[in-house]
Amino acid sequence: MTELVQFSQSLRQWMDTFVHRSMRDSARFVKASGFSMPQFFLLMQVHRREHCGISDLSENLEITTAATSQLVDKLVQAGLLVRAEDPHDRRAKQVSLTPAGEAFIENAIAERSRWVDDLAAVLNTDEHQKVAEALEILTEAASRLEVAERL
Amino acid sequence: MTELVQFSQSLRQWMDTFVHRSMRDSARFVKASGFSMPQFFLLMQVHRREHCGISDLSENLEITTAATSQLVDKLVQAGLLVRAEDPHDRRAKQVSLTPAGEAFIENAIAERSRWVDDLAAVLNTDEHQKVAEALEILTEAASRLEVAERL
DNA sequence: GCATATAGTTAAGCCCGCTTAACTAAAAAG
DNA sequence: CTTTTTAGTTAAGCGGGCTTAACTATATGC
Repeated sequence: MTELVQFSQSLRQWMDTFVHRSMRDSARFVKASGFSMPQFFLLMQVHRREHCGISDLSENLEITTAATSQLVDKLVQAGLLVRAEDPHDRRAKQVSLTPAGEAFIENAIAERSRWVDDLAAVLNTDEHQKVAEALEILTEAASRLEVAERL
Repeated sequence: MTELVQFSQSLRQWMDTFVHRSMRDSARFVKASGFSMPQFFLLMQVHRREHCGISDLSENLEITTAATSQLVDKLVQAGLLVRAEDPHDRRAKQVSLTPAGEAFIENAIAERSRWVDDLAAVLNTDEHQKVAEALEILTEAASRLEVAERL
C-alpha cells in the first residue's frame, strides 16, 4: 500500500517536471511566433485529429461554437488552417492544417521535445532498453485503463 | 542511431500524452473554479518556489512586473495569496499562498494526477519496480543534463 | 412537405490580461 | 548626501477571447 503511494508520487513528480518544462517551452515558442495560447491549443487539437468540424473542436476546447468559429477564422486568415465543406453534410466544415500550419506545430512540438531528446541522448543503450520497457508497461496500462473507462 | 531516434520518439509520445491529459484536466478544473489560466500559472509558480518576489514571478511568467502586480492583486483579493514585506529589503514583497491558495493548487494537482494514479493502480509490483527503475534512470539523466547546461 | 433540429457564422458587448508610462519608496553607489 | 538603480504600484488604453443572441443554410423526422 505504502509502496503504491510512493510509486504514484514518483510518477506524479515526473509528470510535473514534464508538464512544467513542456508548457514553458511551448508558451515561449508560441509567444515568440506571435500567436496566442488559445490559438495554439486549437491548432494542436486539429493536429491530433487530422481534420474535424467546428463542433468537435468547440467540444474539446470547451468553448462555444461561436468562439471556435472566430478563432478558426483568424487562423485561416493567418494561413495556418483551411476550412473545407464536408462532402457528406454541407452544413459542416472540415478544418485542417495548411502546410504552414503543419510546419508551425511541428516546430512547436520540436521545441518542447528538445529537453526529452537531450535526455534520451545522455542515456546509454542499456538504459534506453530499460526505459523503453517501462514505457511499454505504461502504454499497456494506459490501454487497460481506457478499456476500463469505457464500461 | 536509428535506435536513439526511435527511443526519442517513444519518449516524446509519452510526454505528449502526459502533457495533453494534464493540461486538459487542469484547464477544466481551473475553469470550473472560476479562475483563469494566467492566474493558475502564477499560483503554480508561487507553489513551486514557496515564496518569491514580484520580479521573480514576472520573469518566470515572462510578463511585465506591472502585469504581475495586477494579477497578484486579484489573487490577494480572492484570498489565495498574501503579500508580505521582505524583511531584508523593504522595497521587495514576498508573495506566498494562503491556506486557501494551497488547497486550491493541491486540488488542481490532484485533479491532473488522477490519471497517473489510476495508471499506477493497474500495475503490479513487478511492473512498479521496473517503471521506478526507469524513472530513476531518467532522474539521473536529468541531473546530468542540468550539470551540462551550467557550463 | 412542413416542422424541427443541427452546423456554422456574425455582431454586440463584456471582461481580462497585458503593455506603456508615470510615480513612490527604498537601497546602493559615488 | 546626492544620484542612480531597483522593486513595486497605479492608471490609461489596447486587443483578444469569450458569451449571448439573432441569423442562414442544410439535414432529419413525422
